[in-house]
Amino acid sequence: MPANESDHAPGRMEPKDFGRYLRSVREAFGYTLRTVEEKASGRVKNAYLSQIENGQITLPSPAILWVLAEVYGVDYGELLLRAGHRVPESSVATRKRSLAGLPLHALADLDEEDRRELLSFLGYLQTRKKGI
Amino acid sequence: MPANESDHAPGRMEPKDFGRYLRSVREAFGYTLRTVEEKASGRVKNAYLSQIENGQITLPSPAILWVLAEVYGVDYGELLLRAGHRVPESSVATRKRSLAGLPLHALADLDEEDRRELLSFLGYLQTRKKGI
DNA sequence: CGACCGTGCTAGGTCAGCTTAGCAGTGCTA
DNA sequence: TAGCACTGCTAAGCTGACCTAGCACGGTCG
Repeated sequence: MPANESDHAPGRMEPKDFGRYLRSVREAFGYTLRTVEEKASGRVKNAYLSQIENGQITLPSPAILWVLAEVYGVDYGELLLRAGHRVPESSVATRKRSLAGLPLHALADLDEEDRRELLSFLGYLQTRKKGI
Repeated sequence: MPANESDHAPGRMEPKDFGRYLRSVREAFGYTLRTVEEKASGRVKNAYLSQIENGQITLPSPAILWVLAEVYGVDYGELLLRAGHRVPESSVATRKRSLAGLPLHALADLDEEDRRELLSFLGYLQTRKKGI
């Protein structure tokens, strides 16, 4: 059951900020819009991702965020939160101890340059997140 | 990040079953459709709740489920799961230890008759849930 | 230059969640 | 019986997520 105010999307971003965030992630990986579409096996269209990144979509569905979390290797609950969805309380508590949902496992699959970019983006993340 | 198959909405019901489930909860509390609408301060319309309960809505949004969780005093993540939404992994793990998301705290606010109805519904829940 | 690509992006349409308005049935009271 | 109140429900429309198709721009290579 909804318990207290801390359940209320504490890490929520405005659609524009969430779009910028997503764009940063994508560029950190050096992916193009169509690359993402391809890696997602078409479950996310490049045109739609463009709209999200430009803040034209106020609240993308959990289904879409799930796919993006998979492609980028970031925490799904983290994405839900940042996009503005309500997230189960227990999940929030757990995520607080999880390095802000950074794409840890994905680090292993990157070459050196990508890794550097990713780490610099890590800094961006850390300054951005406030209440998470 | 999406980890494994166990993340994939393990407790998902078909829309019809989810509707039956929601109707059972509502009737256990002795609420009418309009009662729920009122208790939700209009955030859920009685007509729409009717559609959900009759399985005409394939996937109600997290926002709506949040309100229903609040009104019925059931676990929000549990509702997400049963409705068919993806739920963050950590949340799933936690909920497994939570008595299937029963409205525990709400029990205190009920009179004796309501409590009996609720408990009989508890039995219904236990037989229904399979993999949660 | 000119023909290709690959990039991000937008216009337009489809679809489903959600709302508004209102109907049919039931029961109660005068 | 008439009339009112309350129940669940449905028809029709709105809105926004999401898709398809295709445009505009910036390389690159002949």
